Order: sequence, then structure tokens, then C-alpha cells
Amino acid sequence: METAIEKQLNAPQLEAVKTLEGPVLIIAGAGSGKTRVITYRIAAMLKSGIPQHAILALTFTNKAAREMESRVKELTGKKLQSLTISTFHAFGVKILREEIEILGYRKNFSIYDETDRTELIKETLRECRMGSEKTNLYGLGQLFSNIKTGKFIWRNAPGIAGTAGELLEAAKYERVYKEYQNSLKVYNALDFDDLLVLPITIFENHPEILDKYRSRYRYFMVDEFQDTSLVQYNMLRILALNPEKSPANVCVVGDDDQSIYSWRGANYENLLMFEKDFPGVKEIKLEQNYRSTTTILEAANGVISHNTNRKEKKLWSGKTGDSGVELHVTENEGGEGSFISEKIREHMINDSLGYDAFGVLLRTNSLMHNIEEAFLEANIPYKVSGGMSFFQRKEIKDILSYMRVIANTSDDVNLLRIINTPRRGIGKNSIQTISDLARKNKTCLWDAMERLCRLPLGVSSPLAQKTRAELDTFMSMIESFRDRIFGRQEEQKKMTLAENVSSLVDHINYWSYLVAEFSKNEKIARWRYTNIEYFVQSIDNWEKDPDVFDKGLYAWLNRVSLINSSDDKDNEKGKVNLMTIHAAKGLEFPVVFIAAAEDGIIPHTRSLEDSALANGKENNENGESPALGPMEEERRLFYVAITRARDKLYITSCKQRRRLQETVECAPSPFLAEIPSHLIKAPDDSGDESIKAEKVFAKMRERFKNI
DNA sequence: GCCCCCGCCACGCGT
DNA sequence: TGGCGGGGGC
Repeated sequence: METAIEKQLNAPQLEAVKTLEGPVLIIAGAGSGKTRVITYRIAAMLKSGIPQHAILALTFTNKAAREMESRVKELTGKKLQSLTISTFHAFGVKILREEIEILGYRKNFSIYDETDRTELIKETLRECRMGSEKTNLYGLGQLFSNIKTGKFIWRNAPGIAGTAGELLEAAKYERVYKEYQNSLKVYNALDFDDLLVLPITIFENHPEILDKYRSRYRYFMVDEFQDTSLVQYNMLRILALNPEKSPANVCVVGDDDQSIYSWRGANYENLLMFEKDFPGVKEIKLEQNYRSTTTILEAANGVISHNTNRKEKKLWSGKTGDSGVELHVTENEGGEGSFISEKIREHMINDSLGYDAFGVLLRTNSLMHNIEEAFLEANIPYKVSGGMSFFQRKEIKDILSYMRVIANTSDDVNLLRIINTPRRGIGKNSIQTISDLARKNKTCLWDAMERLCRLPLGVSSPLAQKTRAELDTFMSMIESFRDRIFGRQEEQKKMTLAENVSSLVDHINYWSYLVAEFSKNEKIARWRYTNIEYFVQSIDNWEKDPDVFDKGLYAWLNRVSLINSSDDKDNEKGKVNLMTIHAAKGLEFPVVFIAAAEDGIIPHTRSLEDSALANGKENNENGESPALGPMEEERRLFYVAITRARDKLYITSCKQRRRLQETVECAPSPFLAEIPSHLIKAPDDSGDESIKAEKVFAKMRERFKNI
């Protein structure tokens, strides 16, 4: 057994797998078998007798967590009921569902995503009589996030907490922030930052709770460590760094060249802090790439070597193959789409590949339409990961909001979404009346509604009789579903969650609503209803999944609050993978297309701009590390894209592209010039649409020589 | 008091 | 492309 494992690993990999005790830092280059090392390491732990429940493996995305779990399962053939492999956020939720009452919330708290948060901020601004249409709600959300995660400190000395102007701007919103926080508490709701910050708060203030978790978890693993934020690091540290038990058994795995989430708070200093906080770190470097051909890897190295301030690595590959990197320039996005379709067909025939061997990577979600159109035209099956989540669609959000309100009637944001959807004749003024009373009593809307509707006879109400009746019906409906779902019903009538949701959709007459809303276009109504049916189906699948141990409405809501749509599509085989570069991290495909490799897209113009309001204190004093500059992060993003390819890489770029309502001229991405030109093949025989690589480079050098 | 329609604006990545 | 806010219509 032991030898079987040894045969499958190289020397540094084996060392990483065998070192189970003490702090370990694994620097894992792209394609160096990182996932394999992590899964084998967990298997080795289990084999050596470490109990499942003592292991905590934290990943960055749900996709990575699932992948890891299924591979460990495959490797060990065990049920993994008490092994914790999850994202930081999901782990935070797990703790909070147990412990949050100590902070004065209830266990059925709602989780607010970006959209919900923006709604709440909007409402809060209204209450504070501040802001206007012009207010940058997104920027304000970022500011609030920075405040909450401790990256922005109120009224600090200038130079520590941003410029004086930024401070002034932020101070203006201090009241709004406090009100926002207050509302969250009244609504029994948490935003994404709370999921990380509140567990730490609990641990810091309640040592007995911390002890409970410290004695349970004794082996820690963190994947994609370069993408962890300061708060995430603190969560790891408070659990793993137990002064009474040293050394800590912590293994972090990362690659600074693949750090692409600094805009979400990823903190490169975590690596330095880790080495300081956990003395005696054993550092292991994985430098052999098993994924890509030498050509592709050299192209990637050529690009990334333009970044300064990186950890030196000698990534090499023994995999030869002269199918180089191919560059293709087309007139417009239509040509780009058909080029990709053609190449897919070509490879399928010549190399007998299936559809799922192809990955099409894009910088932004908005670029996906073009490719999708081409695929529909060419009859190529595809699946989209990331992007507008299935759960963000209006019809799904509506039904989800019903489920959230059923779970937590204090949840004002979701209540407001559904109170008049489908229309019940409860308009702005009625809502204003309810919300005034709620504010006066410092309660949620639901409580105010109860007061207004269920007044004793003879007491006059500010609401019209008809409105009161409608509200009463609405509330009774929610309550009856609450009873049904939470089992306050006789056993024989008990329905599954999927059945209950389906019955809810019928009950509120959502189909009639859709027909009425889209009276002009029944097709859209039908399509939306189909989505709802799919949604109910996915609940059903989940309920029937034997690997799901925690069932019920709360567990379901937890799950959908933290995942994005592509989840259920993971097992859809036989489709071309269309996704953003960010979503592609950690994945690989035999053939990769990087589409829209144009200046302004990679690097993205908006990433190079600074959002003054959101940037708290980081960019100060000696200036930030150049490794964190936006341009370098965009380059790393491009590097990540290139290194997804195993055998063949195509990069496409358009001369012009439709954007918004107009057509704009495009230049190829400046990063293309950083790929050693001898590695690039530009087809010079495939018609007027292609341009020789050298010509493209000459043009680019011209453009960028003054920058 | 509620709803409908029109015109305006924005498309960076995701837990 | 659609989501949203404001104004006018019912």
C-alpha cells in the first residue's frame, strides 16, 4: 500500500504527504499536482489513525472543496461524515449555526449576498436621508466591508487610514454604517463578512467556546493560501495556534504567481505572517509541472517573469509536444466565436476528443454572450460556470425569498421582495406605513405587520381594510408553510422540501403572475417557469443525495447562499466548458481558448483604476508592494489562464468588438508581447482574417513603448 | 392609492 | 440586455 502511494508521487510531493505534524508551507507551482498532494495527505492522516473530525481542510471555492472531498472519498473508499472540507465562509456558517445565540442573533439567521446587501444599504441611506441616485452603492458596500474586516479604521491619523479626503468621505457614512449594522441585527441577517468576523469575535470573547473547537480540530490544511484574506488568516490562526499545544499541525498550500483575488482582500503578507506565527515551518517546493507541454509552460513563464517581487520558482515540465501556442486575430466577435467553434470540431475529429476536453476562458462574464451564440449556432453543447448565477435569476430569487422569509420572518430585505410579488395590492404607501411603525418600535417589518393587521376589534388602523386583509392572508400563508416545513404536522402528511416548495409555487399562483407580467411574450414566461421547475428538481436531487447528511430548509438555504449556480452542473459531462478565468483556477483542459485577449479586457481597464472610497489604509507609507499592483495581478490572471492548458492553447483577439451600443476598435493584449515570439504560431494560410504574430507584436511594441 | 410604461444607464472578477 | 426610477394614467 505504502509503496503504491510512493510510486505515484515525486520526492517533494511524497515529503509533503508524509509530513503530518508541525507547520508546513507548500509552494506549489501551476500544475504541480497540488490537489493530488492534498488529497493523499488527508488519506495518509486517516490511515495513520487521525480521526476524521480532527481534520479541517479549508479551501477558497466550493468547487475546490467538492473536488477535494470526492477525491479523498475515491482514495479511501470511506464515508466522510465527520471530515470537514469546506470554504472559509461555509465553515463560518457551521460555527455560527451552533454558537451565534451568544451574540444575540437567532440560529435561523439569513445570509445576505451582494444584492441583498446593496438593497439594505439603499434602504439605510433612505432612512438616514442621505445619498442619492448618484451614490456609489457598490463603493459604499466595499467601504463597509473594509470597516468590518478591520482594513479601514475610523479617524485614524492621516497616512494610516487613507487620505484626508477619503477619511472625510468615510466619516460621513459612519452613521449609515452603524444603522446598517443595526438593521442586520434586527433582521436577524448576516452579510458575507459577518460569516468570518463573527466566529472570530465569539472565539475571542468566549474562551470556553474556542477551547471546544480547538480540542476538536487538531490538523489544519489551507488550499490556495495566497488568496486568503487577513480575516481568514486570523480565523486559521486563532484555531490552530494553541499556546498550550505546540507545534501546530498546519499545512498551507499556495502559489504567489496565482494570486488573483487581491480585490477581494487576499493579503500577500499572510505568507510572511505564517512564517512568523508558526516557527519552524518546513517549506516544500513543488516545481515539476505535470500538466502542460513545454511550449505552453515556457509561454507562461515568459509572461509571469515580467512581474517583480515574486518567489523564485523553476517550474519545468517533462511533457514535450510541439503543438504550440496559437494566436488568432479576427475582424469581430462573431468571427472569434466561429473560429473557436471550428477549432473545437477540428480537434474532436483529429484528436478524438470529447466536448468536455475544451475550456473557453474569458476575462468577464459579459463576454460570454458572443461565444454562447456561436455555440448555439454550431450546435455545440456547453456549460457556463460562474457568471450570473442561476440563483440570481429573478424568478428563482423570488421563490428563494419566500423560502428565506419562511425560515426567518424577520428578514426584511427578502420580505420586501415578495410582499407584493405576485401583486397583492400592497403598494409603496402601505409599505411605508408598516416600515414607519417598525422603525418606531425598533422591530422588523413582520412584527409591525402583525401589530397593524391583528389589532383588537374597534382599534382604528392606518391601513385600509382591504390592505389589512391582504396582509393577513399573506402572513397566514407564510405561517402555514412554516408549520408544514418544520414538521408541525401529522406524520402521514409530511412532505419533502421539494414538494413543499412546489406547492408554494402553486399556492402563490406564480405561473399566472408570470403570464401576466410577460403577457406579450409567453415564451419568456414559459422559460422562467421551466427554471422554477428545474429549481424544485434540484432541491429534490439534493434531498435524495445520500452524501448529504444535513437536510431541511436551513441546510438548503445555507448551501444556496454560499454556492453559485455551476454547482449542479459539475457532473454534466460531454459539454464545452465556458467560464471566466477566475472560475477556471484549479482546473485544466486538454485544449484551452483564451478569448478576447485584448487591451482593456486583459488587463481590464477598470481593474487598473483606483476606487478611492473603498481603499482603506493599505496603500500608504512606503507604498504597497509592487507585487500587488493591479497590472501585475492582471498579468497573474493571464498566467493562470495560460497554465490551464494541457496540450494546446489558442489565444484570440478581435480587431473590433461591439460593446454596449457601439463598436470599438481593439488592440491585442499587451501581455501577448511577453510570450517569447518563437513559441507562437500564427496561421498565415487560413485567410485574410489572420495576421502574422510578428506583425501583431510590432504593432503592440509601438503602442506600448512609451508606457 | 397603485400600476404601467418609458427612458435612462451600466458590463471586473465571486464567497 | 435589462434593471430601475420617475412620472402619468387608471
